[in-house]
Amino acid sequence: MNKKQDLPWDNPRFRTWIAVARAEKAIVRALSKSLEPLGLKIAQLDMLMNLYRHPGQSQHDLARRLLVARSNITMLLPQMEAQGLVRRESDASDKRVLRLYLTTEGEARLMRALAVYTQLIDRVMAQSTPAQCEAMGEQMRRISEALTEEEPAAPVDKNAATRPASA
Amino acid sequence: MNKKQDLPWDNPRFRTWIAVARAEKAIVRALSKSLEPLGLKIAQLDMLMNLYRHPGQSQHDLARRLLVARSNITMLLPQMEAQGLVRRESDASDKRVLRLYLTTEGEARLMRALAVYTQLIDRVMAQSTPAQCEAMGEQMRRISEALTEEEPAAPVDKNAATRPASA
DNA sequence: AAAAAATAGTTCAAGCATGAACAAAAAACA
DNA sequence: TGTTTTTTGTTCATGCTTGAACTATTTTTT
Repeated sequence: MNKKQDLPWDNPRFRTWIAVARAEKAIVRALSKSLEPLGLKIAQLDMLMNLYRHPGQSQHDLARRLLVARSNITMLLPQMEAQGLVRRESDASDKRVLRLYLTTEGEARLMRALAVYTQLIDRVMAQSTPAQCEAMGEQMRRISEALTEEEPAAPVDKNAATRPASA
Repeated sequence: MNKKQDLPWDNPRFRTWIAVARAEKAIVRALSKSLEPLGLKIAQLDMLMNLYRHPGQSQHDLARRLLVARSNITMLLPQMEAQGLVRRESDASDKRVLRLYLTTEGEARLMRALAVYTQLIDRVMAQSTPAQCEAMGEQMRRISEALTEEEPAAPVDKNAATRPASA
């Protein structure tokens, strides 16, 4: 059914994807290590970044933006609160939601982490010219769009509202 | 210390990285879903692919190639054996190592999975021209190289041989 | 207004990945 | 040869992430 020639290892597009996956993994690995001295995990940094840009977010919103399960937020937040990075305030007009805010300490920690983060990414992306880099970003954004546009259509659309959108 | 202008969201290279990370996550998500009907997880497919290309590998080699911990292989293998996809043979000349082989069923399953995999990647990469795609692959490979070249140098080099190389 | 459906957050059990500590075997070394 | 060091694979405890089931609240429907 499948000839040798059909094997993905000879497929340029496939090889590109493998390269993307490997590079992503390497960057995540490096970032993890760089963040360690700051006492932050990547997931935590993602939360801080999101809260910085969207203060007062509900946990549900945050989960959707981070593409993680709602329960994940619930499990992670206590650590962040214990570290004094994040503050939870219950919404007066809707007693179900908890609104999330960075503390001063949280913002300070975020800034330190971002310095590390940016430095790593700058170094990594310096492997390409600015134009190449920009082109790559464009392609990646098109890929994300292509994948998220079709997803809401396919399923039987039962509990479609519950499933977190992939974007 | 950090002016607004220094924030990474305005940094083109940083934005490119964010796009890469998001696209990678979206692809992994889509691939997971596509593989579900075949009864395979991505980690398992990775193993099958590696065993196809390097039959008779030791668990240690496989772990290094997949960039995962040795214990991970130990934990995952029993499932694969139970599914009849992989066979373990103890090496006669070195009683420590177990050599891994795909079974006929494992190879058949792999081929079916690869068809799904390739189809997804082809569709996703069709967002770029072949030339763009090739360029992206090149950049990603450079990034991986840049990150793995420096790693073995930095650490105090204690247990340096134990730590799995990032490539 | 009462009933039904949807939504926000939590809890819990499960799967997966990891590093540390370990046993057996092999290799290096004296 | 006998001792020490490496290497292979395993076990175990830990942490992250998830989906399902649950509670409380809000919105929609009738």
